[in-house]
Amino acid sequence: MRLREATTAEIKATALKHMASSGTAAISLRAIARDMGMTAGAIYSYFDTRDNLVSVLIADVYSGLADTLEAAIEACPKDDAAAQVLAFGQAYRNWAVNNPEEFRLVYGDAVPDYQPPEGGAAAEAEHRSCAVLTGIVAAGWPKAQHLYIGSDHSWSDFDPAFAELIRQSFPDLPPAAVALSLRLWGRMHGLVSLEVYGHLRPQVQDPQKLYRTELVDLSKSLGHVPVGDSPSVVSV
Amino acid sequence: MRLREATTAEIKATALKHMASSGTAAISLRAIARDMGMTAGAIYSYFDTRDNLVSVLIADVYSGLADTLEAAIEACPKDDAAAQVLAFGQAYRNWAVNNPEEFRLVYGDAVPDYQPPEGGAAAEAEHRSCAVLTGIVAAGWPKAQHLYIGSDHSWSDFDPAFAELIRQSFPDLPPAAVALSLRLWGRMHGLVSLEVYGHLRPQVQDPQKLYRTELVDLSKSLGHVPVGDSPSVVSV
DNA sequence: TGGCCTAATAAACAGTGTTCACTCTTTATG
DNA sequence: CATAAAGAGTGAACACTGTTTATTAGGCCA
Repeated sequence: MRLREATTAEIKATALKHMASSGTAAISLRAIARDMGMTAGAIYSYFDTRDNLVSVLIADVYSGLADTLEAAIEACPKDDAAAQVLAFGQAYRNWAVNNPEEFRLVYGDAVPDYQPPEGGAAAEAEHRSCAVLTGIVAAGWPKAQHLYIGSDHSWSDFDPAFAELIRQSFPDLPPAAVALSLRLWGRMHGLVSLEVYGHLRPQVQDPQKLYRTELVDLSKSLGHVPVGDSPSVVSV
Repeated sequence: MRLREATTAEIKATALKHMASSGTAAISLRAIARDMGMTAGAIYSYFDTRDNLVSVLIADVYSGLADTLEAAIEACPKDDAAAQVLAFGQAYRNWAVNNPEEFRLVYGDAVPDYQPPEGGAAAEAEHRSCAVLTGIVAAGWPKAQHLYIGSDHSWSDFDPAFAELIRQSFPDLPPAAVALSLRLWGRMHGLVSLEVYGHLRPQVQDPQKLYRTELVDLSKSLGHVPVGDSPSVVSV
């Protein structure tokens, strides 16, 4: 039935609308139903439970983030890992700052009592995002690997399924590179999540500038040597 | 009244107990009161509102974290910035991993509809934690400053009150060093918050190892040159 | 004893997720 | 054409939440 899909989509859209305007905690079945001219109980023919709806929302939003990230590096030269990591980093922060509630939904636990299921659809989007970053590291690895000759990381450090997935896409990539890509993710996520959750504003006037400094320093992890001494060469 | 203080403390303790066992969303006035053999309404003679109670809890917990961090670097040689930053980083992660609900309370927005007040008691603990990290950077700055000669950071990048506070404690420290300390905080926070929120486990078998690698790399930002090539020299 | 303050209560209000018996409409089949 | 089946939605109920308010019990002091 087309109508069923349409209603499902409308429920999700309404939920996201409420979330964007009133915060993640405002995802209330009753409020959604009221907004749509229905009853709360009616939603249960589309989603088993509220957590189920939230799970689907998280998967959708996360998938949208993955799209954004993929699109961001798509516009970069394929062999310029430094440009790619800068683009990725900027896209990550821009998305988070412009969609703070979505960010909280995906990376926080804003929804009361919600417990994420094992390996849901969200896991797929997470793997996609990770893969994008790993692709960047893979592109820059020839120039970067000399920085990690002493690394003691091995494939057993990672989840077997994840490691297998990575090795399929990038057969020649060593575990040290995978560790690097996860660390890069962590570095970006740190400043961004501090900012989104309001822990940077009290101290920093311009979080973007601080973040840009971090990104430039971060690009050095890929063997990139910035032209000139000033980070102002970075296009934002 | 002594009795009043005791009851206030018991309310806070009960709230923290519930939070630790059933998550941050379980901070329910009714549940707390039930546990204490009172009525929910009675709590309102001790705390104006639930958000008020949460604010006090956050301040307490954050203050405890600051104590932990201060104690961690207290045990380090005063002039060894690298050892200090490693100790700080390990203490930060250990605290977060061992007290995930406290971490979520302070750095997330786990409590539904809670809005943090401007410059509450939590801000003081945040400044304390920042100051600890800035102290580490200050200790290592003589050996590290050559890495940041091209920095274009200025005092105007920071909040005036925060900048003034820093300059009182560390008169000779340039703004680039303050930016560095905030970035170090961000780097630690990134991997830790990803881990606490469950975004690392699906990919990484041993988050601690990844984090240690990051810490070692991070100590290089302070001009530290690790002995040997292996990060195994780091005492955990 | 009378007055006062404080702590605590019970009941109410509006909101939440969830379930369930029931209705109405549409669709397909004998 | 008539009848059965399935789909979609309702409205009332249950147990829970934070919060407010009127009211009561107990201690303290003059």
